[in-house]
Amino acid sequence: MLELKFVRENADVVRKAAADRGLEVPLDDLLELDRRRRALLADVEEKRSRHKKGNREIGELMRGGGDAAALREEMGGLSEEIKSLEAEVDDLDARMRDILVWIPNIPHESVPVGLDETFNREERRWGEPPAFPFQPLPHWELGEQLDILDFQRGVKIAESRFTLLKGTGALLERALVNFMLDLHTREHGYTEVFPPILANEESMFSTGQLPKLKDDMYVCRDDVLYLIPTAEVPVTNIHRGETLREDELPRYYCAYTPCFRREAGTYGKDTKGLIRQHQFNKVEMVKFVHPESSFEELEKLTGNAEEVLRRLGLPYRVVVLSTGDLSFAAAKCYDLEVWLPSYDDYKEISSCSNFTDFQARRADIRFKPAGKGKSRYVHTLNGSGVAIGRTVAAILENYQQDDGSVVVPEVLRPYMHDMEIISI
RNA sequence: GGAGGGGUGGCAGAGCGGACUAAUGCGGUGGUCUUGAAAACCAUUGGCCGGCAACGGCUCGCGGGUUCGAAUCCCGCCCCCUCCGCCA
Repeated sequence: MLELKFVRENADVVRKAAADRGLEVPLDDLLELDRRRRALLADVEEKRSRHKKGNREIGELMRGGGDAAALREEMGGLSEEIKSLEAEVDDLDARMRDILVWIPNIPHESVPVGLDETFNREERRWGEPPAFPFQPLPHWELGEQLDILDFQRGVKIAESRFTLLKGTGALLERALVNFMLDLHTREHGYTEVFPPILANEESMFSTGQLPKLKDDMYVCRDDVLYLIPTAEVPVTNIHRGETLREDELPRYYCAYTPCFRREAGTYGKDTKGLIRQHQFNKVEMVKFVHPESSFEELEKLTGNAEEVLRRLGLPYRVVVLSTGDLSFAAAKCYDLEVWLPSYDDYKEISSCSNFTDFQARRADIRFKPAGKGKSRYVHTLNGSGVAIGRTVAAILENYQQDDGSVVVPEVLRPYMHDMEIISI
């Protein structure tokens, strides 16, 4: 959420930012409501001031044994007026908020302007896509041959886009989780947390999933709780409503959690394999940082995610998202795309974003500058470090051999009982 | 899930219809004193909204209500503690 004062004073900036994203926001309506609200507020506050003074006088009169009947009558009338004015202000507040919560964050100046992903800009590549001297198989075929991925039974247990991992498949999944968490906690300075997997509406609103992405989330029937679509939600909400000390910044957290997405509107996309699932595992990194350093922190965060892929020996590229592809709450976002032979292309495996103060304002997360000064909003960032399911797919495909077996990347072997090869 | 107790400023804690314009203590900040520090003493002390400002308003878990007036009374909700039940 943007600050109302900022929107009021920079209407053209806000309008352009929304237009660059292909969104239209009823800014003129908002500004008109704002004008009416402020006029009304001046009136109601003046009346409240008189009301308070009058009531104080009644108290004094009564203590002195005087007659307060007339004043009491007058204050009664004033009270009614105030109530009706307050109702109007509340109504304006609600209508303004309904507009304000749909206004997206302002993209950073370094973000390429364009309405869709064709304007995304490739920043760098790492590694060489493997050249197979045989016909490589997609991971869903490899996984079934090796009896480590069972797509049919996943569907039987839940529905389509749920998968059962078996034996070495389940071990590989778990090994990746542990490898990534160890890397981020031991070498990148993150504190590991294991948060709730259900979150309430307030938490979902704070990070920007609500109201926009309501249809993409699983909801509990009898409780107002949502299954988290990403650990970003519970981990960012760790500090909701808190004011941190300046010397507590930056704070780095990482978490492994399952994630749940209904993926409304993606029918027919990535229908095979592990790429698009309703439930998937992810190691997520979340940062709370000083506003002055958030874009540097984004570079570091992205580097932390890249390190995962480098150690696993998976070829990837880094893409900066254009304004049109950027998510609602983000000011800048890098996607890491891993090489997938079955797609003959790079496929998103991590998304690293700086939300500047957009989430912090919604979540009311501030810091108190050392010494003097008013508290300010922190900047929040997060990035996948990285998506586990897609990593499994990438490893199976990039490390496959002509006999259908798969070489285990060296860094994972300590996590997999020193296994070097996955074979039948 | 049931019964009881409780949620007050950074913390502790009083208040239980009208000087609460929230006592007091601790902590924080500034100062006096001191070679320096401690102690003592004096002053100050959050957040949000409107306003160029002066200033005004809101804020005692949250939301309603009663009243001229609510931290205080009533209703609903949330959270915490104790005991019981259930349970990995």
